[in-house]
Amino acid sequence: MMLSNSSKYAVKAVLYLALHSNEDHKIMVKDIAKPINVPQAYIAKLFQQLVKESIISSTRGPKGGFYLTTENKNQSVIKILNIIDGEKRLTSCMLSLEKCDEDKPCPLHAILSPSRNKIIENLKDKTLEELALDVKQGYSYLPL
Amino acid sequence: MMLSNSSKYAVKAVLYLALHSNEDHKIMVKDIAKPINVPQAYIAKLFQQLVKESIISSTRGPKGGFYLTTENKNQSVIKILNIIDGEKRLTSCMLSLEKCDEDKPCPLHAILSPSRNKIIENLKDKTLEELALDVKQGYSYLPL
DNA sequence: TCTTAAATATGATTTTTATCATAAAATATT
DNA sequence: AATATTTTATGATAAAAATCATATTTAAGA
Repeated sequence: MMLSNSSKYAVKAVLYLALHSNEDHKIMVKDIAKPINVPQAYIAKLFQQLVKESIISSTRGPKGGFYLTTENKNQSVIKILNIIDGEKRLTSCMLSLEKCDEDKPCPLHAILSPSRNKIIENLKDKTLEELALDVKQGYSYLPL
Repeated sequence: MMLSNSSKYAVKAVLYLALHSNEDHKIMVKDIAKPINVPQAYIAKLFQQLVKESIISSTRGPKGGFYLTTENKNQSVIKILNIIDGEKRLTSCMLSLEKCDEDKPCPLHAILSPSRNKIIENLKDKTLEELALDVKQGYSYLPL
């Protein structure tokens, strides 16, 4: 799909934090791995990048773990994708032509571009908070 | 993106055939490689799969090469993608959740699914002929 | 201040995807 | 029939992505 494995994992793991953590209740990476079905060491590595970019928060040592602040929760999902996959993954030409834009579109541009732009727009608009709320309210589902 | 490198190459190469070949004018793989900027041996391998699935046609020996029959040209682009990437690449859950459908959607389903379905629909509807015509008429562009 | 429990940093390994190479089979031309 | 030219089949190599492992740093609590 248009998301790498890594960014899928990252989204799942961050949403898990959005649902189950806060400043007073941090979660260790080993306790996330099983419920979302992603290798523990893999999550650990992804989380490091996300902490560095201030998408998620962490404290180390005993009683430490990962969590989301209110500020964290108000960020757009697309940030996760851009950090893990790079911005180009979502925006580059579908045939990988160097020059492909409205002026000089590739043969698939007209077919795919409007829908893809819509996807990007939707991803930009949606915050982690909102996605988590959907799950809480039973409009969508996380595990497995 | 949602297309692998391989299927991008395949689409480019097949469109090149659609534009420049017919039963009476076959094209050798070595003459396709340069103009579309794809390694020759790579095209050769992709074309083998496409011949086997009757997306494109070929004859070997002197004066041989690859070409598209009228029948070939009336096929949908999506066939290329499905053969090279497998059907799941376009249709599977964006978070790779096993169970993700309208009944039990993943958190990204509502945001992404409609646009993606539109993309799939558009790809199904579009024939190679039609795409080639766009290029011929200057509505879209192929090389590089 | 010592011990323990967590993240962090780094890098090694495995798997997948992309790329390259070559010998065999088929066909047109002489 | 022989030769040259092209696809076909197969597999080898290289690069990238995914996964695993481990030593270091930080913070809490005794």
